[in-house]
Order: sequence, then structure tokens, then C-alpha cells
Amino acid sequence: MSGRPTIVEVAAQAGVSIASVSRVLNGKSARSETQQRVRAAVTDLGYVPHATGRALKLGSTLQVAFAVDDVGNPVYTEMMQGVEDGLSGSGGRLLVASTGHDPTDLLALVHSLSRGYADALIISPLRRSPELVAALVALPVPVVVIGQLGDEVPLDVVRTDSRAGVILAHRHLLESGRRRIAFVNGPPDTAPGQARLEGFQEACAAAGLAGRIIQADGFTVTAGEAAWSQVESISPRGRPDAVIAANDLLAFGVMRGAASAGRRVPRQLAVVGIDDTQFARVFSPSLSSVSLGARERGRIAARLLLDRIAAPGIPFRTERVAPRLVVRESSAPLVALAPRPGVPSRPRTPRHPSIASSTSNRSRTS
Amino acid sequence: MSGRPTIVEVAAQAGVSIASVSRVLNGKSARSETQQRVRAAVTDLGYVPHATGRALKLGSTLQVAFAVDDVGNPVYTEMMQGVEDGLSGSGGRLLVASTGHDPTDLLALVHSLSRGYADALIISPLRRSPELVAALVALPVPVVVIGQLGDEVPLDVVRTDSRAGVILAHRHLLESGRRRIAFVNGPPDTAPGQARLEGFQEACAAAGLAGRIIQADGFTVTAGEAAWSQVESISPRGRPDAVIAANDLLAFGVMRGAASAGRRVPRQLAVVGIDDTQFARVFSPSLSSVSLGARERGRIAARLLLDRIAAPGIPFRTERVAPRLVVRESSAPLVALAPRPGVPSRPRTPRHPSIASSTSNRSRTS
DNA sequence: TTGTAGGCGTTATCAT
DNA sequence: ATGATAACGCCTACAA
Repeated sequence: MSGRPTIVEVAAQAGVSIASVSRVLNGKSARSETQQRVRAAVTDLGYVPHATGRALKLGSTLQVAFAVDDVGNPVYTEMMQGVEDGLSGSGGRLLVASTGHDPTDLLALVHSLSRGYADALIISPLRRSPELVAALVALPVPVVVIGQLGDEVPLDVVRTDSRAGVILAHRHLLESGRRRIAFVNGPPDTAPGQARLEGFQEACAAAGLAGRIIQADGFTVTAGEAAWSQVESISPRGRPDAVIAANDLLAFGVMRGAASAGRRVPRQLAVVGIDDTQFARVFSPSLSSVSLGARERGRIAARLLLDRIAAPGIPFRTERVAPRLVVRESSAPLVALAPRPGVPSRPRTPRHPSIASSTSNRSRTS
Repeated sequence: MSGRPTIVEVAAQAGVSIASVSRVLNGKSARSETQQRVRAAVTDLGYVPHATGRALKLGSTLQVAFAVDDVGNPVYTEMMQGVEDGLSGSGGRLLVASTGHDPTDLLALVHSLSRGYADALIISPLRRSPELVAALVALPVPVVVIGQLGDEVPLDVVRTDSRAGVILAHRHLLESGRRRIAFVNGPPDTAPGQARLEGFQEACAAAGLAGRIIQADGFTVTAGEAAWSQVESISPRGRPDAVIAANDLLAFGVMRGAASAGRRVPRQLAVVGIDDTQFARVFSPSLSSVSLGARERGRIAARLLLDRIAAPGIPFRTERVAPRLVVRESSAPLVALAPRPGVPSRPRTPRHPSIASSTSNRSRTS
């Protein structure tokens, strides 16, 4: 009557011991009559085993925490779906610790994890402060990091190579006939901000071009819009004819800013994003973007985690997902755009059978 | 050495009893010397109280579950951020149960909640099956539902009125000079699908217009694109000049489909979405949309929950958030578009000072 | 096959 | 102010 029924009451009702109840419920051997009585009592009382008791005894909660800096960024939702995919069937629940943009939050969260809320942690941090790394290593549960980490850190890691991703984008823009390529970066004190900046600089050096770098103050759409207004203030002579944005949200912001200023994409400005989020192909014009396999990285992270839980002693691994350029409308080659200057409003399918098709979903791997 | 330190080891190290350790850690009175010794031992051993033990004793986990059908839909991310906002400071963690699109998942999740994983549940279900409602009511923890529920269900509810939202959108399209208004709906067996359909039918009746209804098979971008191809197959004479989509994702799909078919938005086709997700203002053209206050609903849900936890006995409440039309470019009035037919590519700011501005962020409440 | 009993880590009562 | 001890709900040797 008072509160939920416990195993004791079930045992009493069934006229057996609590051990028998537990056994029946966990599929251990028991006489069929005992099983009957226990099951009857269970449905009778509406008994549901309490997770906490079990967790305390077994020492595991069957919860996996997933921590990111910004759930508002679709790339993390996709990553999370990947994690869910990879976890499905393992009987675990997902504990999502999003935390706003406060950088101390992630650290606080990691610390709170050492209270045993979760059996494991998958984390994709924007910044890798020494404190964070130390906290992760000290955690009493398995940790998988999605992102770049120092080489010698004893953790399982899922990486991609966003530096190479930027280089892919740069080469593609060169091939599509652009020469004044600018880079809109997010905060350079983040791991992706740093890697992508390096990629851009390397690409520029290789091409013998001086690429302009614009700093946005976040990886958000709004930051991208603000960054665009910086571009607009550049004298027309030096104004870029192409932009690589450090992620899709920035790219969306740039495209919106450009549209508001009356600039035509891709005719006057080519744009390439990074992450290939679900909205990249939906925008008009659709956004060319470098996929970093967010969903796959999530799935792999889950797999690494399950492997480690199964065999805690195995050596730490680093898995890699290669970046993949997905060419869409926003970076259509100039040669394809030239023939029909008078009809800009038509769908921008290039009439010229050039290397890169601007059709929605073609992709090119490198 | 073996595993994490427990309160027993701390007590031994400090030379006091476990009761004293517990007291010090929970801020009960203790002699200052005792406090010193305990704190020293704690830092010394790196002791962190184990959540499971505490939960078992206290009977509460400090976890709140948030369940939705599709985390891929940004409206739910926003709702979740609202929940987080509202929960912050309460010391609770958020357990996000997303579950793919399998409708049985939500039910399974709700059942699993009765295992005591969480102290409370906030749920925003697409479909309200009798089984689900029954399971929710039977749950031994407080439940707040975001969405429509039967009137007499003994639960706290946060509602909006998406039926009225559709009517807002319809009226706005009439004012912007459209007459052949179609409605792209999601599955009609969902609560929003049903309410929005009713709203459309009511609006059509009031206007004396026969509105065409197109069924999409989901609330997704892809479903919206497919729905658009149905529209394209309509004979030119009866083809709509405006579309209300049952949510933003469908609207994005429609706009993408329309763009691929060479239709111009808003000149040839006006589009209005529902939810006013973060990408509505970013798209080109930016999407007019009816905001249902997802973030605010999340915040309110959290508040209702905290109130109920504080005082379990209080009567159940239903809070309402009014829909709010946000007018943007995708539904610019025809009169504003007419004057300059030769320059369609310029930003679509209307030259005519009409009722509804098409500037990005203006909103009109009703 | 079944029951008894101990323990997982914590908090809280009740003596001292 | 402090310590011994009993729960909390469950699982699992071990003994019968």
C-alpha cells in the first residue's frame, strides 16, 4: 500500500524467499511452479525491480553519459544519434549532459561523473584544457573522447582530420575557379578552431595565395553573420570570391549575411562549410560541406566503449574517420555559371558537364 | 588501492566514525577538529560520495528524464534547453531519452522509468495512445506533459494552441494576397497533425476557400520534399500560391522542393512554417513561421515539475503558451513584390510600407 | 531447487 | 558531538 512494492513483498505474496524471486526474475533455474507463483505475485502487485538497489549491488548503473558543449549545434545531435545507434542493444541508457556554453560546465560535469552516475562517458569537448584532460584520465569509469587529444593520453579516442578537411575544401574552391579565398574561423582556442586554421594556412601556402582570415566569436550562425559584415567592410578590390567556414553554422550565417547584402551565392561568392549537417543539403543554395562523419564517429565511440567495458585491460585505441567533401550548389564552378548570365533566377544546375556536379547529393572522397 | 574509496576508508583514515564523515560532508554540526580531519582524509584519498548509495538510502536519484520522439528535430533541442534552464539550480541532471522514430520506444521508456532511474519525467509525445496515457498516469514519479492530452488526465500539462497557430498563418497569407492556400500536414494520427489540420480546415471555412491538403509521411525535411512533388503534379490552374507546413522541417522540405523545380519563393509561392526553429530566420528566403514557444514551454514544464516535487499534493495545472506569428521573407505580400519584376534577385525587402514587414525578425502577436 | 544471510555505500536514528 | 547500528532494495554465495 505504501509506495512501491519491493522484492520482499513479492516473496511474501508468492510464499517463497526473496532469493527465489530474484532468481526467477533474472532467468536462473527454478521449479516451474515457483516461477508461476512468482510471476503471479509480480503482476499482482505490479512489482518492478528498483534500479538503484540493483546498481548498488552490481556496481554499475547501465547509464552512459554523453557530454558536449552545445546541443544547439545539429552536428552534436547527429553524433548523439550515432552513439545511440552504437549503444542500442547493450541495454544502456543515454545521459545527455549538454550544458550551455559555459566552459566550466563540462569540467563540473566530468567531476560529477565520478559520483558514479554513469558507467562510462563519451565526450566531445571543444577545448582541451589540461584540467579537463586530467579530470578525464582520473575518472573511475571508461572514457571515450571524440576529438583531438594529446597523443599520449591514455584514453580511447575517435578522431577525424579537420585540418585535411579544410585543405579539401580549399582545393575544391581553386578547381571551381576561385582565387580570393577567405576563411571564417571560430574561436582559435578550441581544438577545431586551431586545426582548421592550420589547414587553411597550409592550403594557402601550397597554393601560393594569401588567404584572409576572419575571426568569428563562436561556432554559431549569429557569429557567422557578424563575420560576414567584416568581409563587407573590405575594399571591393580585395573582397573574397569564396569563403570556407569553420563549420556549417558559421557558413549559414555567412550565407545569410551575404544574401542580406545582396551578394549572390555561388555566382559572386562561393561558400563551403564543415560538418555536413542535415541542413546543408536543404539550404538554398544548398551548402557544399566537408563531412566529418559525426554520426559515424558517435557510433564508433560507442563501440570503443562497449569493447572497453567488456575487456577493461585492452590497450587504448584511436580510430579515425576521414573527411569527405560533399559538393553542392554553393560552390558551383564559375565556368558552369558563366554561359547564362541573364537568367540568374533559374535553378543553378550547371549546363556545362564540369568536374564537380552541383546536384544535391554528389560527394567526392579524398 | 582497489577501486574507489568508500566512506568507511575515509572514516578509518580520519580516525572517526562513518557517521561523522557523513555529517561533515552534509554540513551537519561537528566539532571543527573533526571537520578538519575528515576533510583532510577526503582530499587525501580522493573520496567522492557514491551517488547510488545515496540514492538507495534517500530514495531519489536527482535525475529528470526528458523524452521526445525525435531529437533530430531542432524544436525539441530548443525545448530541452528550456527544460535545462528551468531546472538549473535545482541540482538535477537531465536524462535525455530520445529514441528514434519507433513509436513503441517511448512507451518502453516510460515503463523503464518505473524502475526508478529518474525522479521525474518531462515528456512531449507526438502520439497520445491510451497505453501511453495509462502508463504515464501509473508512473510512481511526477510527470509533466508538453502537448495536448485528454482534459481529465491527472497530470501537469504545458500546452500551446497550434490549431490557432495555423489560423494565424492562414489569415496572414490572405492578407499577403494569396488565395490558393495549401496545407502540408504531417501524420494526422499525431496530436499536432490533428490539431493543425483542424485549424486549417476551420480557417478555410471561415475564408470561404477550398484549401488543398497534402499528406506528408512524417514531420521531416524529406517528407516535405516528397510532399512538394505531389503539389507539382497538380494542374497549373489549381496549383497553390501558398503553403502552410505543419512544422518548419516540412516547410524547409517544401522550399527545397520548390527551389529545385524552379519556383520562386515568395514571388510564386509563399511558405509559412510552424515552430519557428532557429533555422527559420537563417534560410534564404527566411521562413515565416508560427512560434509555439518551445523553449518557454520547456522552462514552464521544469517549473511545474519543481513545484510538484516541492508540494506533491497540489492540484494539477495546465499552463498555456500562445502561438505567435513571426513574419519573414517567405511570405512577403504580393503587392510589395510587384513593383520591380525585373530585379528578382535583390534582397526581398518590400518597397511598399505594408502591414507586414518582411524584415528578418519582426513578429506579430495575436 | 530453495532459503538464509551478508553486503554493496550511504544516511539517519539512538544511545552515549 | 560522536559512534554503533539499522535500514534502503537488490543479488548471490553458501548451506540445506
